[in-house]
Amino acid sequence: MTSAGPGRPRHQQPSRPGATARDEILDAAAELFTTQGFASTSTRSIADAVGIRQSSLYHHFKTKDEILEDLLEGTVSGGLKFARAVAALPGGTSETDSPAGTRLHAVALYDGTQLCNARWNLGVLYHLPEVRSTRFARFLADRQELRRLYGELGAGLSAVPGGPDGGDFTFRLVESLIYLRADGVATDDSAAQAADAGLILCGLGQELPAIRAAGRALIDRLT
Amino acid sequence: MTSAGPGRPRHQQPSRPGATARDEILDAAAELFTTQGFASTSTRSIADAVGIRQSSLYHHFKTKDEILEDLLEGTVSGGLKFARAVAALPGGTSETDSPAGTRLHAVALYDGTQLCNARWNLGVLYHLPEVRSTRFARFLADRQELRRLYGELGAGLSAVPGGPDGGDFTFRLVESLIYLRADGVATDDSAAQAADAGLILCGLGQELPAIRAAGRALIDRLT
DNA sequence: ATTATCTATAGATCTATAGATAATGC
DNA sequence: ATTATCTATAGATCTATAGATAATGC
Repeated sequence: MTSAGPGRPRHQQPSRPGATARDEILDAAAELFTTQGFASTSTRSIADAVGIRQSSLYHHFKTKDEILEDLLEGTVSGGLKFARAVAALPGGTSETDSPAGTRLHAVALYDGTQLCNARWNLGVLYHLPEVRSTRFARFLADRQELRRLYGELGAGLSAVPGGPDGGDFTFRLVESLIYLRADGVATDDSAAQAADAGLILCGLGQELPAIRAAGRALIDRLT
Repeated sequence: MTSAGPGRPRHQQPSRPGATARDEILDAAAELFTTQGFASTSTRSIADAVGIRQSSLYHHFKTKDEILEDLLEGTVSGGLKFARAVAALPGGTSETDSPAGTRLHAVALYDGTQLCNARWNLGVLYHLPEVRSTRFARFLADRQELRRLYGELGAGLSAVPGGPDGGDFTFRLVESLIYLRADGVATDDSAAQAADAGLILCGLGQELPAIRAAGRALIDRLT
């Protein structure tokens, strides 16, 4: 029998994914932050969505900022881990190596697919002015490292000599998936098309069919 | 002699650009919304920045939302007007006509330059969840029309058959300037490079030198 | 009479802390 | 003893309105 008085742990079925109360809070916060905005979402509304009291949130998180910090970190950690692994591979052109174009395509596809398929479109929170604070230094550093890895993989690749830097444009095209999704016009193809577009800007449009296959193989190998 | 009591119009030098009190309020709000966030900016802090009392704002704007509405509308109206003018031009290939590639380049360069050089980087507010409300219908409709015009100008242009849609990718690359600027890595070239990248994705990389010149001429002719 | 400002305030929040209560695990 | 919840609340906001005051323009 379940009692409902003070101090009793909740024994109800969680209405949210997540093994722990902490995960339920994160999921509820992600939904509210992305649909109503960070500053407009009160700690009370997060607690209501989880089915606990407002003050109980503070057992799991020190501040409201800390919830956002956790969520943002989660959006970048997977892609960064993959990009690091890819960047550490030998980059030559022999049979066992992966040339830069292939590696860039794999990173873009992996990263873009994550952004498109994540349960909540948390990327819309990346550019909140609040996030520039030192509190979010780790997220910001991770995102910057990811950007740098794109630049490294695309180094020297450009469709026109002295023209747009293919690596950074690929990063930007992948992140534009966030806004495509926010505008409700993302499709199943969007991530693949963004990765392709990045490679075209690297001057590798001719080799795309081969790069696509090799890039997918790389993802399969590393995940 | 200036008196400082109640009811007296301010006779001080305005510390902000703008001929009217309304313009000063808009400028202060733009600064605060972009540097501290919309929901985190109180009407009091806007008023303080202008040098009036909090309640005096409500003489000029019915609500705080109305301030944001005005600001957002201002970021898209110029580019939309230009894109409409360009889209209305004859689109053939004779000497007096402007082919689609040239027109798309001109729109992207004009629009991107505005985003890069505007006094405040208001584009970071485009994807606030708050902005999805019906209150902002006009801004949303204008931005959508602008996106559609990019698609129209890029119709049928793609670097690879069946590949990425060049028009919409150009729109996305131009809007990515907002986030480049927010990240502090925009340069004087950024808008021109975004326009170039859009044309490359349209499969017009070979013709870029000619298109750049024709696009700039088109801007000069229409502005 | 209209415009632009002010003072004062209603009424509704909001975040975070203090301290009580009870279940769990040693 | 530790963990997770609760009630209660301090203290600080926040937006928008009401109504007074004075300058300006007819």
